[in-house]
Amino acid sequence: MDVRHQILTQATRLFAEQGYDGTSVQEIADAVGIRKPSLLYHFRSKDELRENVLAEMLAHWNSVLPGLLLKASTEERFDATMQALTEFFIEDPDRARLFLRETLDRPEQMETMLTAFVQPWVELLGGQLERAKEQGLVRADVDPQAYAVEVITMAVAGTAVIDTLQTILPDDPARGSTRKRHARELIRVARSSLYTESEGEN
Amino acid sequence: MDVRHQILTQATRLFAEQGYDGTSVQEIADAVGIRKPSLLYHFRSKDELRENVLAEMLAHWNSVLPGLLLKASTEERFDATMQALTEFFIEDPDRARLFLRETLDRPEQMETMLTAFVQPWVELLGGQLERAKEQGLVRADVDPQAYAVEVITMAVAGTAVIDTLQTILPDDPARGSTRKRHARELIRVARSSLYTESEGEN
DNA sequence: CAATCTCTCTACCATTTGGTAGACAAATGA
DNA sequence: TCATTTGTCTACCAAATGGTAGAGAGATTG
Repeated sequence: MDVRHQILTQATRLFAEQGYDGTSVQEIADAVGIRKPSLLYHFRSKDELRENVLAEMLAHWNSVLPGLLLKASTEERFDATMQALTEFFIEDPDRARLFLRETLDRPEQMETMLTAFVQPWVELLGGQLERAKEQGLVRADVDPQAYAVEVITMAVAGTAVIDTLQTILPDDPARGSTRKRHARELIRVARSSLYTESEGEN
Repeated sequence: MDVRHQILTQATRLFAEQGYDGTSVQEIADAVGIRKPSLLYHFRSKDELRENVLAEMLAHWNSVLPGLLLKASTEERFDATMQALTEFFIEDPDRARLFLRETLDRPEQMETMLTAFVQPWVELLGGQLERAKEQGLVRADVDPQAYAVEVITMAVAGTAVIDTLQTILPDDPARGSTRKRHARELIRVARSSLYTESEGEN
């Protein structure tokens, strides 16, 4: 049972780093310290391994999400979700890279996954923002669903590539580490482009 | 000479769609309608082909960029650059996908490329924003370089995956096509999170 | 015309790929 | 105790991979 988990861990890491096609079963087996047929005893094919890696990540995220939607106010809910979203990926950038790679490699499969897991939530959030707009809390020119998509993209992709992009962020000790700066600016951009001026400040 | 260009075109398409490792030389040759050794006559290895594909894209971008920096005002320059950036990728999403994949697959190589091509410009733009901040045109809490990175990420990654993510954007004829909505919201988010309220509206 | 150059081809090659067969040892359970 | 299950291994396999050798057709040039 422990071996199975080790395989998943190493596969996640290698798929995220080198992609599915760029990683051989042999390589994963080596990383775990077993022979290839031993690995294929636990997962009948490379493809089945991939599916399990993905399922594991999704399960993790699914255990966090429901709680977020129970928050009281729009703003509280938004902040909590943004926080959780960025933390989930920043905590382990491999997740972001894997997610991004799967979206590029298997768009159709990702579409069904997104429809099942993300779309209902975007629609819910979209409706709430629509109502907040009427109350003047949220800017009038926001396209709620499109906004949600932009923010998710920024969070996922930003985290996936931030370590590479840090080259173009000249060191500025006063502002903290590159990752911190990324996380802070991401949230600032998301907030300040959403709320009307009177609400966005604090 | 025409064949060479056809190879580059098909390779760009296939690398963007399936990734470098997910695309065989055979497949590219088939797409062009020649045999594998004929392809390898024009490009001595798969790797050399990859480099040329990348160089071609970079050349295209480099021919556009210099003009943008000659714009008069900060705001004009910013708008023109954002426009060009989004257009460049939206015009052909394969460029965005290719760029993203290379960043994931070969981060070190991408770092040197970014240092050479993108970093000077980010630094320049950063300085300008810093000055605009002092004049009160730009929000006080902006981290200029980090902001630039976020916006670039959003533009590139957003365009790369928008066709997949459209599933979670329920059709809304009043707002136009998915790509249009993405482009519009991207620019809105970028602008409204940058300028102080008095400047950002028009 | 003869020689060279450009380009495409067929035929091949070593290596790596995902995957299988089946032997064997240790644990498990009746 | 004996049979079965669980898990790991060695030895293999067919197919696909990136790449090479070298023949030959067509155009170019001395």
